[in-house]
Amino acid sequence: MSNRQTARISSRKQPQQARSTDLVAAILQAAIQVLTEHGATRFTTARVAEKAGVSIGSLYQYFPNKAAILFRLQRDEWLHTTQMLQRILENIEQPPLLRLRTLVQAFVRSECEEAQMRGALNDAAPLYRDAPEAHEVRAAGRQIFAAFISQLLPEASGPTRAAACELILTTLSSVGKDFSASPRADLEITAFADGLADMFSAYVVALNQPSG
Amino acid sequence: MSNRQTARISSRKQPQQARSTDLVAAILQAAIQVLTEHGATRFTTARVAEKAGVSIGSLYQYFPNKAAILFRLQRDEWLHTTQMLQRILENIEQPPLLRLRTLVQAFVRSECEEAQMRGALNDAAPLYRDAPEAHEVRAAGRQIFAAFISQLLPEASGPTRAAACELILTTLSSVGKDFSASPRADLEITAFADGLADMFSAYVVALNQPSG
Amino acid sequence: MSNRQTARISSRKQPQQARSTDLVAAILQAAIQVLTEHGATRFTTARVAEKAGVSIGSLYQYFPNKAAILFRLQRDEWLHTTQMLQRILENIEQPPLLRLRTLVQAFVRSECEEAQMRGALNDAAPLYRDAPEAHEVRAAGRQIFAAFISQLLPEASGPTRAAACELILTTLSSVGKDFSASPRADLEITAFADGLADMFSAYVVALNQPSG
Amino acid sequence: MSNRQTARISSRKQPQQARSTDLVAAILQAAIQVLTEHGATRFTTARVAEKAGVSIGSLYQYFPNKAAILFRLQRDEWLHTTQMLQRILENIEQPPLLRLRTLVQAFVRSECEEAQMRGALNDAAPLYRDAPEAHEVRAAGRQIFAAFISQLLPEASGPTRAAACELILTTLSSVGKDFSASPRADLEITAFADGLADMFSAYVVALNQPSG
DNA sequence: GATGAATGAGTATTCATTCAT
DNA sequence: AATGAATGAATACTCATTCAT
Repeated sequence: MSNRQTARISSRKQPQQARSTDLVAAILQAAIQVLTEHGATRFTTARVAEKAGVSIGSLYQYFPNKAAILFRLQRDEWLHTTQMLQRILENIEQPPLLRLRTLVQAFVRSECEEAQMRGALNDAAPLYRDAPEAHEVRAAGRQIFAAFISQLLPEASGPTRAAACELILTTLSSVGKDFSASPRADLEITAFADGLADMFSAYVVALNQPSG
Repeated sequence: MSNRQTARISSRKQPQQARSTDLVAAILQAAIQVLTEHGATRFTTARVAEKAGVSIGSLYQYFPNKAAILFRLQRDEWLHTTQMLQRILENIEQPPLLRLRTLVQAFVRSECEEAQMRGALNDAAPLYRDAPEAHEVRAAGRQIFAAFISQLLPEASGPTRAAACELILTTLSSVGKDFSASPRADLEITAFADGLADMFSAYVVALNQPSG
Repeated sequence: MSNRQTARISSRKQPQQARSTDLVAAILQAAIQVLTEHGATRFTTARVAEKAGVSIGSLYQYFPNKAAILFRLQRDEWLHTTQMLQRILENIEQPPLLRLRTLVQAFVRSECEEAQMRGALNDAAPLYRDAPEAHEVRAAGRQIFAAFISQLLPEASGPTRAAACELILTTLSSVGKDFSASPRADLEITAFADGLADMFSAYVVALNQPSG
Repeated sequence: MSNRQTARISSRKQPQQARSTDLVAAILQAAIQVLTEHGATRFTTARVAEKAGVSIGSLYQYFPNKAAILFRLQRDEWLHTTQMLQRILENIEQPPLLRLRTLVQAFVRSECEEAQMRGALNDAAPLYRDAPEAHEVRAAGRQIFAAFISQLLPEASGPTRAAACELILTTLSSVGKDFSASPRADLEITAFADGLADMFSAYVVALNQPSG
């Protein structure tokens, strides 16, 4: 087992000046394009730098290595998704089960956007996946959903809640990723997400009715 | 969108003699080791040939390219899994819902075996996944499960059944893949699979009770 | 100057049995096809053997190496061409200048037949060209033409005749080879060969009129 | 007919700085040496890079592939030859027929220089000859000679001129290439070139005397 | 004689990263 | 800070030829 090298992946420097921020943004934007147009295997630092109109040297000034760019892309996706989930889950005007349904729809739909790029990003996962920073971001999302689970399963025990949280969250992200790997029509997305929500709902309802 | 090239992947020659079969087996066994020990990115034909104690020329006598080796590995996994599912689903002495539970347990457990290798094989998916042969193998597994769904949802309409089939199958394979990506303790596997089975069961039961 | 290896190229054995002759013929026929369809760089012994329906081992029983096959092909072309030239040049009913014209037409036309294969054979020339056997075959053709030159230039001195012989022969073969490298329409061939014959004729006539 | 692939061959970057120009020159010089010493089949990018004292990565920074190096070499030869022809043909103080003779002498002599390298370059022709850039360079040379033909054949019709132009040019280049394939003594070169010039002269003179 | 499995040196090309300017 | 030239290890795949059966 000599595989899986883990390298520094956090940004080499905090871009404090406007110029720096622009540069980083340009690089990330270029990275998205390269990923979309060329796929994961053709994703090279040279191509990203060129598309960004930046020298390779500059690229390496802001990202310690290729993996860092990919990781940053993925992290931004996670952040974006987490914020979306938070907005939906905090909307206490809707009953919990409806919020769950809304969330599933929004999530699946969001995964299917930029499917080309997301697919390539997934293909490149081996390069950035094992970064320690990855866990922190995931944990944040988990926190939010755990809080929501308490509202979904008001009567359940701690372990039950934890298990349900893990199950639903894992299912949502795994299935979302795989489903969006193929191009999907709009109606198809809605139908699939609805089915998924049905499944989650049935599960939650069942958990709330201690076997009888 | 100039990415994603698809190449021929079928075996270069049918191993008809015992020696050939042995060689193919040795290569595949070596491939598993290389995948396990070095990961997908360090999976090279040279390493496989060396580990198999075979010249690289011989390797290419039996596999047209690197992707073919990986595809063959994946195909064998699929075949193995499909056979397992078939055995479980055909056991009509158990009621359908119980069979579903047994299946989920067996599947998740099986996915967690050789997790290291399976993970690496997944990482290498971009290399073989677009091969036309891949679809055929998947379709066979789908057939079997579709037949079983009829027993699970005796009263449901065709479209409902199809949707449920797709949903459960996608969920099972996606979640199984992701769950097995991390090393898991035995109890943890059982618990997770049970939760997954609970979820499927609740969904199926709900579908069988046309909500009033 | 460590380039240009010269290897044994003559047939390993004289095929005395009918079976052997058939095999050699089959291999040569297959070689022509491979050359035509795949070009010089894709001309491999394996492909030739397969197309000939013969094992590689058998192929090597009759040809010591790849170059020998190519050389044999070239030699057969030369023999064929030489015979054709001989037939034309020996036809003493035609006046010499007319025979020269007939010859040029026939030669250019013949070069343009199977242009695809001849082009590939030329591309492969580095492989067989330096074989000592090559010179013998060329010498035979030269003999025949030298005899004809005496009829063309009855009054010229020996050195003059030799020079004219070399010049016309070199020109004919070089130009024929190059001209046939591109695909040519029938009329184009006739026109070009006629021009070439005009040039030779003018030259011969001039040589026969000691500058005045 | 699945042979003959054509690839991009133009320089990967314009050498604008002195250092770059030096590098390109070093690579080309090394390429000439490799071609001369090892021949076309042993002409490898690695050998060129090593002989040039340059990393193979650098080589590929200036030439997109092996064919580009060869093409560049050939192009430089063509350019050099074309300039030489132009200087000779533009010298209107000499009568046209004399200029033709001078040109033939200069051309044949020039072809015999660096014969070893030129031969190897010809052997490698399949690698670069189908590049679209090749046609442009040849066309330029043709233009120059076509203009000269008008002076050689002042009374001839357009088609006659065109045919003569093609015939002489084809003959000159084909014969020059083949003649220089063998090592030649100085006197031998002069004699052969003189014979060739005689032939062209006789042909031109004949064309200018509309036969009665 | 015939077979065809086995060999392994050889080749073109890519790409992450560094560092002198 | 910025540049981009330079590096060279790494990799997939081919093919002439041999030789054990």
